[in-house]
Amino acid sequence: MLDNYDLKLLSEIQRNADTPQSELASRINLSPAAVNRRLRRLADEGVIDRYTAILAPEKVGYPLTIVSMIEVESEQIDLLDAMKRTFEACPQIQQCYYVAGEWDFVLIFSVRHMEEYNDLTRQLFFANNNVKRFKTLVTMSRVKAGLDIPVAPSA
Amino acid sequence: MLDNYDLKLLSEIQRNADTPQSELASRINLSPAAVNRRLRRLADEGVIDRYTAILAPEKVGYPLTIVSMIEVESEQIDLLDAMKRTFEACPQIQQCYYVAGEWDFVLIFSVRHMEEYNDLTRQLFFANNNVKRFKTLVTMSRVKAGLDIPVAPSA
DNA sequence: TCTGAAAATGGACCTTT
DNA sequence: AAAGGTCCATTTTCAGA
Repeated sequence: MLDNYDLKLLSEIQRNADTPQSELASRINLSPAAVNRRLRRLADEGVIDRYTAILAPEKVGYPLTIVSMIEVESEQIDLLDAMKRTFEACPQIQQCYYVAGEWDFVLIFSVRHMEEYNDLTRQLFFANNNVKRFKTLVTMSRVKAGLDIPVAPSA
Repeated sequence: MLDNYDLKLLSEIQRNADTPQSELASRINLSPAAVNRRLRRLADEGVIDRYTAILAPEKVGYPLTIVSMIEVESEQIDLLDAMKRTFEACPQIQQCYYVAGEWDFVLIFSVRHMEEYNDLTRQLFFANNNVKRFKTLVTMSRVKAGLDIPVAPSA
């Protein structure tokens, strides 16, 4: 379904989505038109979910990244769904994973300052009966942050 | 430093970096040229870190997202730096946070299957003397995954 | 794959605050 | 000076042959 040209293309546009198609074309040895068709196809098929700009959090006033983990009281499906919807709707929550293991949810927050996080814990955790306990890990350094997938073309 | 035009612009291009500058211009009531200048400035200043394509992990053969947490043996600076460099270099690690709290590192992996993760734990964790213990949380559902920062323009 | 039209980008230059 | 607007050249995209 995805051939090596696709994989190389995906790899390139993950690194930099601003690269002109003509430049991509010469890098992977294909004509610009072929690159254009492939990119359109990959977007149509949903392989490319979306194009986005990644901002530097500190430069836009969101210097604090926080990881928190939640254990729920009940795994009843409608309770879980309600929680998922709430987390999804919260703009300071960048990522939310429903996981198996010692915890049930892992959340990544991007906030302006501790107080903002504190307020959010009140709204999202303390006010929610289904949150049994949670733990907060404050990030001291974002060693690596991206959503890149290692789509290396096979040799 | 960043005015409301900048914030609106950043908000738009986080949602969709493919929007033509002319379209952005009409949305925020500015000329296309002004938008062009601002985008360039924001990129030059590093406010915009980079443009990227976000892929659908399942569609490129990486259906498994795993969160792991590590406690280190020693927080000696050169040992930590070595670990950071190792994690940074590992393509399956999307994100690495150095945190304060019960754990020292939080990692987000994107892998093809459990075996791949298993191999990585051997290389990265078991083979490293400075890893005291680690915990694995396997994602059942990626409720929300992005790096968007809620740069809402002030009213 | 090639060619060309349409669209988008980005510079030059002038005007406003 | 700093930033906006208009206009125009160049580059890029993208469809038809």
